[in-house]
Amino acid sequence: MTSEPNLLAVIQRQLNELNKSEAKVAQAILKAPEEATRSSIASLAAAAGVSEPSVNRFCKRFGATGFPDFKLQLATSLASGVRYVSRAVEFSDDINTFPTKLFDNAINALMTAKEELPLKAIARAVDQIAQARRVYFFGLGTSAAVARDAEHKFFRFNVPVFTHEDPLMQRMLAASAGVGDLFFFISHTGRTKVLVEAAEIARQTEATIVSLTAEGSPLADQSHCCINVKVEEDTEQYLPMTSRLVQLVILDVLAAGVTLRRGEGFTPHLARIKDSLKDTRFQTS
Amino acid sequence: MTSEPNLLAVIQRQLNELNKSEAKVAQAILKAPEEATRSSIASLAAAAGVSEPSVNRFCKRFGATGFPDFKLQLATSLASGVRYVSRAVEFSDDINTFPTKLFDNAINALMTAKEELPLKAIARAVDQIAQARRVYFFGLGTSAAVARDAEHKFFRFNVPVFTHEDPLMQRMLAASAGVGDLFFFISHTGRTKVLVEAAEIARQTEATIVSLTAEGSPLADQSHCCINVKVEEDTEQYLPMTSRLVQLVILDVLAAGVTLRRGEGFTPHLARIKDSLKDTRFQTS
DNA sequence: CTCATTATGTAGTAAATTTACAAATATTCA
DNA sequence: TGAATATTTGTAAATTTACTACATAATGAG
Repeated sequence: MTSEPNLLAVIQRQLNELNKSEAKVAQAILKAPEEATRSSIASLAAAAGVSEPSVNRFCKRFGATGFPDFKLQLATSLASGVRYVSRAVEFSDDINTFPTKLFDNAINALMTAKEELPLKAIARAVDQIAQARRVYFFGLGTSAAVARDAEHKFFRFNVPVFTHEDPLMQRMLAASAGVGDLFFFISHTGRTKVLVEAAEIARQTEATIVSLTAEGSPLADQSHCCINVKVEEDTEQYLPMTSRLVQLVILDVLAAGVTLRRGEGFTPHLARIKDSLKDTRFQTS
Repeated sequence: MTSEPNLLAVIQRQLNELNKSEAKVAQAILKAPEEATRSSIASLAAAAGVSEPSVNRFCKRFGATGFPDFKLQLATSLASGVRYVSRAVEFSDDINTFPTKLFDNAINALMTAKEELPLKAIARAVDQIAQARRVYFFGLGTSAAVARDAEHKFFRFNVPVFTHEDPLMQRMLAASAGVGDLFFFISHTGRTKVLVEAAEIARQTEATIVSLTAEGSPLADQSHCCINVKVEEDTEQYLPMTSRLVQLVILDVLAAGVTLRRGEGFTPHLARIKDSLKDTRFQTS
C-alpha cells in the first residue's frame, strides 16, 4: 500500500540500475509521462522500441501488479503535482525552460525533505527553543541569510534573539554563554571550520547547542540536538539553491512548533506585533 | 480535455439526475473511490449490482471515453484534490501534522508561482542586471534576509553588489545613484513606506529600478521593471512564510539567467569562487 | 391498453494484458 | 578463449478485460 509519492523521481534514480530494454521504457515514460498514462501497453512498447512483456516487467519491477496498476500509480503521482524531477540548468536553456527547471528543483527538494522529516529532532529542538532564555542563530555565507530570517521570526516569541555573521563575534558570544542560552547553528555542510570552532567553544559552556546541518558532520557532533536535512545540492551548479529553502521551511516548522507550545493565549501577542507594522505601510487604495 | 478537478463532487451533484442503474454505480464509486480506481469493470459492476455496459455508460456520461479513462480521471482527481492544499496550522495540531502542513503550504506556493511566472519581466530583469555596473538589493524585515541571500548569489557575477537593511543608508545610496546603478527592491506588499520612498529617490536619478513585489503596489509604480509574485500569504498565520520562498527561487532564476547570459566561458570563474572555500572546511573523513 | 421511448442486460467480439516458453545475449570460470 | 550458466529479451498463446450490437424489459404518453 505504499504508493510512492514521486514515481518519476524513483524511476529517474534507478535509471542506471536497469537493463537495456527496461531503461528504454523508463526513458519513454520520463519523456512523456502524461501520455504514458493514457497509452496501452502496446503503444508504449512501440514508443520505447521494446516488446510488450518488457514493459510489463518494467512495471512489476517498480512495485506495480501489472501495467494498468502502474499507469494508475503514475497518474496518481503526476496528479499530486509530483512531476518534479531534478534537472540541471544547461547553457542551451532559454527563458521558457530554465525558470521552470529551477522551480521544479525547489519543489522537488521540499517534497523529498518532507518525506524524511526528522520529527523527533524537530520536537526536541522546539522544546529547547521554547525553554531558552536567549537564542543565537549563527550561520555563514548563504546560511547567514537563513539565520537572519530566523531572527525575524523568533524574536516574536518574547525571547531575545541574536544573529551574527562575524565569526569573531560568534566565538566571543559562544565563550561567554551560560545556562539558558541556546546556540542554533545553520550550515549545509556542517564542515565550515570557524563555525564548528564556535560550536566547540559554546559546547564548553552550559549552553544548549542545536544545529540544522548534515548528519555525522563535525558540527553535528558538537550539538545536543541535530536536525538533519538531506538535500542533494547539485554541486555542478555552483550556486547553493535548494538546501537553504529546506532550511527555511524547517525554521518555519520550529517557529510554528514554539507558537503551538505557547498556546492559544499567545495569539494576541503575535497580532500586536503584526499591527505594529500597520503605520509603516501605505494603505491599500 | 479539461480534466475536472473534483470528479467525486461532480458525481455527487448529479446523483439525482441519474437513472437507477447509473445511480447504483455512482453510489458504489462514492462509497469506495480508491477501490474503484483499482477494480475492473466487471467487479465494479458486481459491486454496484448492475451489468458491465451500465458501468460503461456511466463512464461515458461523465465525459470519459470509456472505463479505463474514467478510472484514470478518478485517480487523478483523488490524488490532486487531497494533497498539497494550503491548510492552516491549528492549535490542535501535533508534531505529526503541522510540519507536513507547513511543507505542503510551501510546496503549494511554489507550484502556484511556477504556473504564473512573469517570464517577460524576468527576462527583462536579467537583461538589466547583466548590464548593471552596480547592484543594490534593498529589503526590510523578512525581505532583508532575502536581499542578503541575493547578495551572496550575485556577487559571483563580477558586479559589485550591496545590501543594506538600514532605511537611511538605503535613502542615501539611492540619492547618490547614477547611470549603470541598479536598485533591486524586495517587498511582499510593496507598501512599506520607507522602502517606497527610497525607490522614489532612486527614480529621480539615472539608475534602473527593478522590484520583486506585488503588482499595482506603490513600489511597483516606481519601478522600471516589476516582477510580480502572486502568493496568498495566510495572514492569520502572523508569520510570513511562503512569500519569501517564492522570492528566493525567483532570485535563483535571475541568477541563473545572468549565468546563462554570461555564457559557458564563465563557468571557470564560478568554479574558482567555489574552490576558494575549500580551505575553510573540514575535509570529509 | 398499445405504442413509443428509454433503460438495462446478454452475448459476442475486439482489444489489451499476462503468462509460458524459447531464443538471444551476456557473464562466469576453467 | 570457449563452454557452461545465468540473465535478458522477444514470440506466441492464453486469459482477462472492455466494448458493441442487439434484444428484452421497464416506463410513460396518448
